[in-house]
Amino acid sequence: MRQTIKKESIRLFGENGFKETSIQDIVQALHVTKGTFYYYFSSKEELLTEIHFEFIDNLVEQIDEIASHTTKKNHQKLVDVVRLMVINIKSERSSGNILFREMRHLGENSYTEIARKRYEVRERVEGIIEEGIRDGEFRANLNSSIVSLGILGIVNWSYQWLNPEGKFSPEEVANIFVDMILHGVLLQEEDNR
Amino acid sequence: MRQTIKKESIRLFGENGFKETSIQDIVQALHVTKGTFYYYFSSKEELLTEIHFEFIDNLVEQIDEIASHTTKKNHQKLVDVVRLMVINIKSERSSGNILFREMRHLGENSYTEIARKRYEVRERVEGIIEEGIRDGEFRANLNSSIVSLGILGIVNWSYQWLNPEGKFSPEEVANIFVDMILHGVLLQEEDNR
Amino acid sequence: MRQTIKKESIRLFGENGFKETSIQDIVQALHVTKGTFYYYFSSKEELLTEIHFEFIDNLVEQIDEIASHTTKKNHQKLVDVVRLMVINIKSERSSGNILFREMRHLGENSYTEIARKRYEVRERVEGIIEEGIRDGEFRANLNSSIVSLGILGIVNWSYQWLNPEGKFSPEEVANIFVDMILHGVLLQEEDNR
Amino acid sequence: MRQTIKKESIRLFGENGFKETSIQDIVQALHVTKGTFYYYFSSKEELLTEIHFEFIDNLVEQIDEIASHTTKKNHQKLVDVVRLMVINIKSERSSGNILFREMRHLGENSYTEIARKRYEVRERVEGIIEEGIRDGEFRANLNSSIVSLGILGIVNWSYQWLNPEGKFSPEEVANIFVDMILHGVLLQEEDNR
DNA sequence: AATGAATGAGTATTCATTCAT
DNA sequence: TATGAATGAATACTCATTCAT
Repeated sequence: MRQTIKKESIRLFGENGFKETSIQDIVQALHVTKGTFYYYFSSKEELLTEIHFEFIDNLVEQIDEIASHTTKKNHQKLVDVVRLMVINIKSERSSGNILFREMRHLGENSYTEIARKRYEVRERVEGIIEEGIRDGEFRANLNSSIVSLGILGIVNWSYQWLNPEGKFSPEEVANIFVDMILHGVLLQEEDNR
Repeated sequence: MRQTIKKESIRLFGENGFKETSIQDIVQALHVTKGTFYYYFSSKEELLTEIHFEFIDNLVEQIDEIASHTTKKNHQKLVDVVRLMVINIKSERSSGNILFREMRHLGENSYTEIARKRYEVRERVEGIIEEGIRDGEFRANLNSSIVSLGILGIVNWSYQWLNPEGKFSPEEVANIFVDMILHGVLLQEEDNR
Repeated sequence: MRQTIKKESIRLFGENGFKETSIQDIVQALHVTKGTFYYYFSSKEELLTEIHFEFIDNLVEQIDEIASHTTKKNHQKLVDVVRLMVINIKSERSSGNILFREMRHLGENSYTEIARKRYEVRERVEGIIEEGIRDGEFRANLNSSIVSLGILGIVNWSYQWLNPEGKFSPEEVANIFVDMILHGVLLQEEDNR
Repeated sequence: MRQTIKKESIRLFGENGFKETSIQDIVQALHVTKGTFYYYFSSKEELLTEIHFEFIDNLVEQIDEIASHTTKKNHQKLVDVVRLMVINIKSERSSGNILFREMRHLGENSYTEIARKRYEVRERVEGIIEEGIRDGEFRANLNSSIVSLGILGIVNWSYQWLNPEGKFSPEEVANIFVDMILHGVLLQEEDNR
C-alpha cells in the first residue's frame, strides 16, 4: 500500500503539482481513505521527501557508475550520461518533474541534502568535461562549469516536452542531443569561430 | 497601482510560486488592502494571465525581429536569439520562471494561447536552423525540431540557476552557450562521429 | 496488562490531560499496539471511568473509616481527613488531578455516580463539623457546608502545586493546614472579629 | 465582533473546556462563519492567551491595589483579597476556570508570563501574611508560604462549586471564608494546640 | 479609488474505534 | 492475547473572493 500510494502520488504530483494535489485526490484515486494515507505517511511532506530521495539517489548512483568507469573515453561517458537521463524519462518522467519543480516544499534539512545531491550530478558532468579536456578529447577552451549546466539544461528540459509515446522516442532524441553536444550545429567549412 | 501590483506579484510569484503566494502576501508587501487588489484585478488568475502575456508577447516580438531580419546570416540569428534570452534574465528572470512553471494555473483559453505563442518561439528557432541548413551554414543532418528544443533547454534552464550577480555574467554565459551550440565540445582531430 | 495500561494512563492523563493523551500515546509508552488496548478496554471512556471509580472509592472508604470512628474527637477526625488527603498526593496525585479535571468526559451515568461519591466526601466532612459543633469542640456559628467546601478547597487545590519531592513534604504541609484550619491566622489578643 | 467572540468563547471554554470547544462551536453560537473568527484572531491559542491575560492582569492590578494600601491593617487586606476573589466569581467565573484549567494550552512564552503573574498574586498574599506577623496581627508561627497557598486554595476552589445564583451568595461565602481563615474552627476554651 | 468586514469552500492532519487474522 | 491495517468524522486553519461604504 505504501508503494501504491507513492506511485500514484508521483503520477499526480508530476501531472498537477504538489500543492495542487490534495491528500483527498490521492486517496480518492486509490479508493481508500485519508486515514489510510496517514497510516503510511506521517505527512504530505514526508511523502514528497521520499519521492525526491528515491529519484535522486538512483540517478546519482547510475551517474557515478558511468563517471567512475576507468577504461571508457570521456566523450563516451558524456554520451552515456545524456542517454541515461533522457531515456530515464520513459520510466521516471513524473519523478523528474517533481524534482525539478517541487523542491521548495521540502523541509529545510531534506532540501539541503537534495540540493547537495543535485550538485553531485553536476560535478560528475563537470568532471567528465574536465578530464576530457585534459585527455585532449574535448576542446581546451571550454568552461566546464557552464557547459555542464548547458548540457543539463538540454536533458532536464526534455522532461518538460518529451513524450515517450510521441513522434521521437527518447532513444532517438538522446542520439540527436549527443550529436549536437559533441559536434555543434555548424558545418566545419563555415566554421567562423 | 496596477503596475505596482503586477511588479510585486512577479517578484513574489517568481520567488515563491503562484499557489504559494496569497493575495494577502501581495497587498501586505505593498501596504494596501485586499480590496485594492480586486479593484484593479478581477482575479488572481487575471493577474497571472497578464504577466504571462506581457512576457511572452515581448519575447515573441524580439525573436520575430531577429528571425525576420533579411540580411543576417542564420548562425548570427541563432547567436542573437541565445544572447537575447539569456541576457533577458537580468531584467525578466521572475517572469521567465513564472512562464516556465505556472502556466497550468491559467484558464483554458489563455493557456491555449500562451502555449501557441511559446510554440511560435520554438518555430522561429526551428526556422533559423532549417534555413541555415538550406544555406549551407549548418550541418545538413540536423533534426531542426529536436535541436531547437535542445537549444531552448539550454537557455530556459539557465533561468533556474543563472544569478546575474554571480561569478559569470549573463553576457559571458551567453557567449559560452553560443560557442557550445555552434561548435560542440569535441576537438576536431579527435572527431569520431 | 490491564493494570499496566491503567497505571500508565493515569500518569499520562494526570500529566497532560485526558483529551490531550491519545490511545497512541498510551500504547506507545508501553510498546504495545492499539489492538492490545482495545482488547482490555472497550473505550477510552471506560478506562477513564475505571480510574475515577478506583480513586474515589478508595477515598470514600478511607474517609468513611475516619468519620465513623466512635471514640475519636471530631477535631481529631478533621485532622485525620486533612492528613489523609494531603498525604495521598504522594501516591495518588495524578488520579486526584484526573478526578478534579476530567469528570466531564465521563458518560452520563458514571458522571452522576462519581458526582454522588464526591458529594459523600463532602458530607462526611460536613458531618464532622456539625458533630463537632454539637459537642462543643467547634465554634457554634460555623456554616458547616461552606466551611467544609473551604477545607476541601485547601486540600484539593494542593494537588495542583504540592510537589512531594519539594521543599515541604506532604506531611509538613498537612500539619500547617491543620493548624491553620483549627486556629486561624489571627493572634487572639488582636482578635477583632 | 472581536469582543463578542471573546465573550462567547469565555463562556464556552469555561463551560466545556478549551480543547472540547471547537472554532465551529464558537462561530455557530454567534451565527457567523469560521472565516470571521480568523479575521479577528490568528489562532485559537491567541484567543486563549488574550483571555488569560485579561483576567490575570485585572486580578493582579486589583490585588496590588489592596496590598499596597498604606494605612490598612493587614488582616483587613487579607479580608479584602478574599472578598475580591470570591465576589469576582459573579462576573468572571468562566475566566477564572479557564485560567485554572487551560494554561497548558498556551504557547511557551505566554505560559511563562502567565505563570509569573499568578505567582505575583501568591506573593502579594504572602506579603500580607508576613507583614501581619511582623505587626503582631497574625500568629508568629505561621508558614506564610503554605498558609497563602491554603487561602488561595479556598478561594480558587470556590470557582468550581460556587453558583452565584445559589443558596449562598458570593458575598456570604466570602464572609464565611474570612471568618474561618481568621479564627479557625476551634472554640477557644477547647483549644488544644 | 480604496477599505475592511465577512464568507465558504477547501486543506492537512488527528484520533478513537473496528476487525480480520 | 495481540496485531496492524483501515476507517471516517472531526479539527484548526487558509484563502480567493464579495460587497457595502
